[in-house]
Amino acid sequence: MAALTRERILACAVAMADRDGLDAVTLRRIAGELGVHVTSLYNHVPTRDAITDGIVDSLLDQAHLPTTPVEWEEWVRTFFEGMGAMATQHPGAFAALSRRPVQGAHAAASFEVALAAFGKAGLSPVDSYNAVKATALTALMVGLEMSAAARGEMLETAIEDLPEESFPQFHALEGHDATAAWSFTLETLVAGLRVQISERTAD
Amino acid sequence: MAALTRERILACAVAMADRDGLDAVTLRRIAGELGVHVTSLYNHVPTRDAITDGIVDSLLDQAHLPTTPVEWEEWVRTFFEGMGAMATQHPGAFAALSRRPVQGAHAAASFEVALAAFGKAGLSPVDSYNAVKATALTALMVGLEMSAAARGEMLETAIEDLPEESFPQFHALEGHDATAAWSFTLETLVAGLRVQISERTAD
DNA sequence: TCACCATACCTACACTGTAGGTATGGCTGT
DNA sequence: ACAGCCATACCTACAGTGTAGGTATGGTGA
Repeated sequence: MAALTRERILACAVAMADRDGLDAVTLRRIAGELGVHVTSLYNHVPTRDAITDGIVDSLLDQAHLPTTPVEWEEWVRTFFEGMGAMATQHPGAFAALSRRPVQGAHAAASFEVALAAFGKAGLSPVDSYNAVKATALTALMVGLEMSAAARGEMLETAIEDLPEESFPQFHALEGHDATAAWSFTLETLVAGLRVQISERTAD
Repeated sequence: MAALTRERILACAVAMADRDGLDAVTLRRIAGELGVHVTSLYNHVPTRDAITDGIVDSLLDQAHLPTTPVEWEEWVRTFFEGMGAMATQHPGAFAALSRRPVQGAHAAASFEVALAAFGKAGLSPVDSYNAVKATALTALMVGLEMSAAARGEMLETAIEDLPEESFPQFHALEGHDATAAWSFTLETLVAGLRVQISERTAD
């Protein structure tokens, strides 16, 4: 049996989150799955929250976020692509991104090139930061929604439960294609950012 | 002393979440604050998660989301305004919106008029749905970020911790105005939706 | 060979949500 | 006015949570 290590703990936690949901990830269950006592985990991980942080870092690592200089639009699309891939590959673990602050080298490195890209397009540093933040938050949220849908949970109202006479618009779209929201949101964001760039560089 | 009731429990939970954070909201602490035994809460609330759901519903109620027919752009702005007000008034409780599915009459009623508004602007039912979802998710995420900032937590990387030589772009904006991100994101969304509407109705 | 030190373990504690069973107080029907 | 009931508040108890403190042990460097 391989030695107990931080990587093995994190990998187990990610797998468990994807299988049973993030709330089901518990120190005792991890320990049990690794054939080890609970407190042994503390030799490699300082606290429970650190495991969630580790999951976040692990996902951001796998996401292959763009870190080389690119055009802003390409950055936005690549960023979305990476986050979307994580949301579908790790539907359970993805929720960790919304519970713990997104920090660490991976995110910062990608944001750094994004700031440069938006700056080169003509945005001020503050506006560049706003654009990056808008992109990151949007990708995160849509990813959360996708991963929740992949787990069968609904982040929103179940259409069937609404009385049809009061909610005709809702019932007009029963059985819609949920994945389309992803690209719609991406295109809306890109279009919006394009407008912002052209407006704020006109001065 | 007033009678124990669902409303009193929820009000206490909201206040406690704003004061001490959502994770600090516990059945025993609520009971203690109301001068009541833990299990007495179960006479009014079926489960712990139901309290979080109640917080969600309570916030959406107070948000005064638009429910009367309006132009799509006005709906988007009013929706943002309402969510933003909640995020600042209830920085702790706001996080509940991301942990439990957003459902209930308040959200559904507002989404219904929004679907109609986007439909009247020329979008297909599915695209209207996508537009509504994009707006709701964006407002939710930015609100989460605002409420987290209001509690002093950072959802993102602390700039100071980054080595300046590797991250010049980050350090260029130290001490930026964080609240500007809110309106930047809103304007980006509105501009993007405007483009989508004009493109998808041109056919 | 000896010492050390990292690692895995054990016990224990203060919490969490929740189930099952019990008293009581006030309202309703007669 | 009295009987009955039912909602409500309570008590005890349980399985499960993260985590602190102390202990054995095995492999490594001197």
